[in-house]
Amino acid sequence: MDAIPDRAALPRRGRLPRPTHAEALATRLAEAIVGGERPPGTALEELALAAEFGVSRTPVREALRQLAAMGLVEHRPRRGAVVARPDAARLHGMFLVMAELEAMAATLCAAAMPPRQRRALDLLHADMAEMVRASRLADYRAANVEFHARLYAGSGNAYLAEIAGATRQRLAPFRGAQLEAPERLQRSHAEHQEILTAIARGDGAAAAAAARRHLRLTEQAWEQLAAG
Amino acid sequence: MDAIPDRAALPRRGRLPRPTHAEALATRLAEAIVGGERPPGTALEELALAAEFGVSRTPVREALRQLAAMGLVEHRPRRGAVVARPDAARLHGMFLVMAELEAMAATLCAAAMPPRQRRALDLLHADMAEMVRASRLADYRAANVEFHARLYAGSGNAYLAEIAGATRQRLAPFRGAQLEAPERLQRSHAEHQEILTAIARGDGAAAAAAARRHLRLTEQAWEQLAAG
DNA sequence: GATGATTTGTACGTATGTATA
DNA sequence: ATATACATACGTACAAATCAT
Repeated sequence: MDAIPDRAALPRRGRLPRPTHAEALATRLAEAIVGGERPPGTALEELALAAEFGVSRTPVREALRQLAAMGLVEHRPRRGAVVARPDAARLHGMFLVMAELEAMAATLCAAAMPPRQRRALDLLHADMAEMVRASRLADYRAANVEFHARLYAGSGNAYLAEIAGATRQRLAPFRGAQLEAPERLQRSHAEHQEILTAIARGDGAAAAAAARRHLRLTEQAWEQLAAG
Repeated sequence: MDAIPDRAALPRRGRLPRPTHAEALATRLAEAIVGGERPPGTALEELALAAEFGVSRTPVREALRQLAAMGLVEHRPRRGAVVARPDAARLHGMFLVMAELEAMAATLCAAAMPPRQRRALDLLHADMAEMVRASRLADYRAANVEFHARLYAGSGNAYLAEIAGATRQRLAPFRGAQLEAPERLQRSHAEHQEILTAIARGDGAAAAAAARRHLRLTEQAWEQLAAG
């Protein structure tokens, strides 16, 4: 019962409702899956998870169902849950959809991104240049998530931001090592630059094209890494 | 050909897993929400649902969590679940995303829809003409779901089909009466025709444009109905 | 293919948090 | 504001299905 740190002990400012065990678990498991700690195909056994997190099976089951609905986990009735492992065709389809969603976000950003958000994005991009120079891979990876999240948010379309983020999350277990490919860090940053430049010009079509190119190259980098 | 025996009576051959109570409930509740039987804002109380469906609260809770992850339901910790009620801005965003997803599917269909599937879609479209003529609204509504599902499937991108279908489902409670607007049935069918014609020509850009137009007009019809 | 062990599915009791008078 | 009623969250017990032998 105390394996999950009790947030009630912290000064609860505002009206943030304390998450339930099920929600905390869903979050932690999602992070573990996205972070590659529980790779695709890993079995998620209720009793083992319950013991690991110091809770009963009930919240574990609810967390697993939530993750299954999110697509991070596959749940076969009476046969348990495993970390989702989409086949190559499905992965490719996910990359294509991701590219379209980012293209849409980039288009909307070019048309009407709030100046404040645009400046914040530019600033983040500048910080990332420094990370590239210093080869701070872990930092870049984290900043990259932020970069794309802000791009989605800049579209002004909350639903787009939500499903683009969800799709990105579902791809994360497979994109994990992609930035380790040689020169990939620099190229990723240059691709971001192209997107931002097009947005700054207000050129929606160019921004969309740059976003699609970025995703295509990301997928290629991953494929080459997976193949080699 | 023999009559197809009732699936429930068949010995469980192959692996058609019998759905659990939680899954059956999630499906039935989703249908009730999508069908407008439980309109947005309706409270979903565990005990009441358990009594209504003759099960305990456990599967009800799991179904609600699944629906919450799917976005059909909003779940506030310790405060229960209600049928999701997105505000106007979010709804508009959902329509825009839906339009892009359909445009993407239409583009892919124009490029490489399997002939067999294309013929089936054309046939369905012809059937729908008959429904329009006879003003068979309920039939058209059902066929319309099928029409769009086949369009997504024709893209050859299973992930696209999945999230497009999910988005359509989430919009359904708000699109419910839209086909009742005067002349809407004929126009809807004509818009479908434009999409199919472009696909038949292999003109992806035109198919995408037609799909976007269709969604835009759908949203407008709904807005006018909601306003009036 | 049968049998025991393991694991999932369901029911229910109780504690705790939320809403309301 | 305090108390009361009520709904949710979680643990536990049992039933049923799957799997390993």
